[in-house]
Amino acid sequence: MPELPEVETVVRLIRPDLTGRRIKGVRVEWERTLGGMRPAAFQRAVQGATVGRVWRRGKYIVADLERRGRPAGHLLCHLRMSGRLHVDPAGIAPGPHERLRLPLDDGCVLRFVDVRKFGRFTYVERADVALAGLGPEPLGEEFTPAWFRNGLRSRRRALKPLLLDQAFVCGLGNIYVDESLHRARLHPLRRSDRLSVLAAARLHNEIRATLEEAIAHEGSSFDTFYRTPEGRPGSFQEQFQVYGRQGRSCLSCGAPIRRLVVAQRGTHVCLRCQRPPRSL
DNA sequence: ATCCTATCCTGGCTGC
DNA sequence: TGCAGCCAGGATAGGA
Repeated sequence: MPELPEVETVVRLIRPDLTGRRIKGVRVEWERTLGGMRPAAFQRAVQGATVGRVWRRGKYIVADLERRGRPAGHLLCHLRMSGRLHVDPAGIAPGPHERLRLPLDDGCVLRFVDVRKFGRFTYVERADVALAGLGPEPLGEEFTPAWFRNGLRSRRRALKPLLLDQAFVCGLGNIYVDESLHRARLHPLRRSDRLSVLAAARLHNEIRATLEEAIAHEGSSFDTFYRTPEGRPGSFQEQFQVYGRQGRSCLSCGAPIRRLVVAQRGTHVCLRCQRPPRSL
C-alpha cells in the first residue's frame, strides 16, 4: 500500500510535469473522491489556477496553487489503499477506475486512478490546517532519538498501533512498521513505555533506515500499486524481511515467519528475533 | 487513554 | 468451471 516511500516516489515523479502548469479544467468521475466537497465548488477553486510547489507531508501529496502569483489554496491527495496519481502525455485514453482528471495547459492530464475508491483528491484553502493533526516526519529534523524515546515513554500503547498512528509519527503504514520492528528486533505487542533507551534508539534508527532504503528503491510495488500504468514499479518488495513472508524462513535466523493480527492488521514477525512480551 | 468495531470499496482468492 | 463469500487495508467515527 502506498506509505511514505511510495508517496515520496510519486511526488518526485510528477513534480517536474506538474510544477508551473495551469489547470485548464476539472472532470470528476467519482464524486466521493472529493471527500465531501461539491464538484462545482472544487471546480471553482481549482480551474484556472497554476501549480506551484509539489510536496509531501506524511502520506499526503500536496500541490500549492497560485493565481496571479498569489497563493490560492492547495490540492490535497491521499492514495489510501489503491490510489495512483500520474501525469499522462496528451492523447492517452483514460483507463479503468479513473476517478478524477485535470487537463493541464500543455496538453498533459493529471489523473487520479483508484480501484477501491478509498483515496481522496480534494482542495483545501489552508494546508497547515488540513495537516495539523499529523505527527512529525520520520525523516525530518524533529524526529530525533530523544523526541522518539520521550514519545514512546509518554504513551502506554503497543508498538504497532502506536507507529501506525499518524498523529504520533506520520507516513508509516502496515508494511514499514512490520519491517522496522523486525529490523529493530522488537515484537509489535511490546509496550511503548517499557522499552529500554537502547531499544528505542534501535527502533528510531531502523525506522529511518527502512524508509530511506525504500525510497532509494522507489518504494514497493505489488498488488495494484504501480508508479504509472506503463511505468516501472519500485523494487523494495524484494527487500522485505517479514511482510508477506509468513511460513518462509527468517532471513536473519531461519525461524519461520508468523502472521498474527495486531491492531486489526495482518502482522508479520519472527518470534525468535522478536521476543513476545511476557505480559500479553 | 486506549482499544475495538464498523464503514468505505473492489479484485483476487478460497472452498465447494 | 462457476460462483458465493471472505478478505485486505488507511483513516475515521463512535462506542466500550
